[in-house]
Amino acid sequence: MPVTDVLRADLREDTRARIEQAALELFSAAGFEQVTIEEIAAAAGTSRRTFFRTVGSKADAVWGDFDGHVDRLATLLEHSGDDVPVLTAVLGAYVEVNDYAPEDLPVLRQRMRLILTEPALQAHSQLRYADVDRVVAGYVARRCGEQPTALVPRLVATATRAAATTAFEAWLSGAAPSLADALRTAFGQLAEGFPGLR
Amino acid sequence: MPVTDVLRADLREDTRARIEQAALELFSAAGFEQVTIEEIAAAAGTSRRTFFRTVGSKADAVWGDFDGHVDRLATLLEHSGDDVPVLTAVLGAYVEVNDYAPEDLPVLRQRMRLILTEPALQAHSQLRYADVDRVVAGYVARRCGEQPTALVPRLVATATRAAATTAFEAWLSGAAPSLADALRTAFGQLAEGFPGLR
DNA sequence: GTTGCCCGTGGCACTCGGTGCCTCTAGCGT
DNA sequence: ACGCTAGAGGCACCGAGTGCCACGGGCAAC
Repeated sequence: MPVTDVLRADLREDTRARIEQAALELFSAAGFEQVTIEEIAAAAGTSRRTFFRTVGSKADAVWGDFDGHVDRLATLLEHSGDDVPVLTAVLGAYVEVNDYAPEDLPVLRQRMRLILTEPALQAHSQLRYADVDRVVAGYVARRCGEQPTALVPRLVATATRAAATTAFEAWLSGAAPSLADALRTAFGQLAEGFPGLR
Repeated sequence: MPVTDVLRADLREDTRARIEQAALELFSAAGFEQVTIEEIAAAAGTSRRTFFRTVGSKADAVWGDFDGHVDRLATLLEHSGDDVPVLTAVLGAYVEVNDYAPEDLPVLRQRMRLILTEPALQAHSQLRYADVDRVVAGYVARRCGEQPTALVPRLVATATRAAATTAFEAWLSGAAPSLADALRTAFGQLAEGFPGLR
């Protein structure tokens, strides 16, 4: 790979970053539905056509590099020891993959606030979470010696992801001191089978 | 209310039924994205404009009267005794609200197959399920003496709904003999905190 | 019966998200 | 100077969804 390819890739990432930043600000200020692609492109100093080419869709402008996120989750699960309980491993992977640097937290808050409150983004999130679920279900299946499509692996995947989402909501609303803390609380409740409610 | 209102309401329900039936068949045959509103309207013997007026959106054509579904779930939870455990009550409500007559099962299968496999419908489902979650979270909060926005009520709502969705998948794939059976299995796993995985 | 009202319906025009196709241009190696 | 490549812009098009207006049939009051 010649040097030029790297430079050009950097250029594309630059425009991507500009677009995502502009989109995040405009969405937060005026609401997701109220902002048009044309306005985002103008704010990012580019064109409508380039917007779609670099970020794919309006919703994707909010998610950033979520595929990399999922890949990291998969790697973490792969490299977790078989001696640690399954639920603990999943919790650990969720905590570590969401261990953001303090300076990144404001942007994360902005992003998650949009995803959790804007209906269109809430709907789109299901598609992204499905990728996460597949990864987790695959891991649970491997640990249990079952098929990834069997009930328990799927259930663990969706239930833990539900716990993670709830933890995000709690963190966002200020009810939890930290994201890791909220995740541990939610997973704890889940793993105990909701004592007192049975 | 004069008799005419009832008759006219019936007329509107007739066109709604025609549209939903045509949409379900076309979607199942050719795929959700491949079918245009115009084609559905033509198959239902009506117009594009009437389609949007009666069913609201393309995705809503698949969901039928889901609001009534949610209302029934709320009523069932309201009338469940306080002596029965919370999770048991939620399971019971889910089982009862999904207790379809045998002749309705084929249509239900068709509907759920679309919702669980078509990406656009999968995304839209999140919005519908959010209504369910609000109802369940409200019930759990009342039983626990907590706020509906607190972590545990929200977590129970999303986790039980995840269990219900997984149960639907299992039923649809033929892995479970009946929907009620799949629901009981999934809720059982959830309430036990996934023994063997901790 | 005629008039006026209500309401389901259809048509039309418009916005906006998303895509395919073509072109331009800047940077590169030969 | 030449061609190649890839990011970028422009343009036309499709389809979902909406606002507005017009038509028509049933119904009630006069």
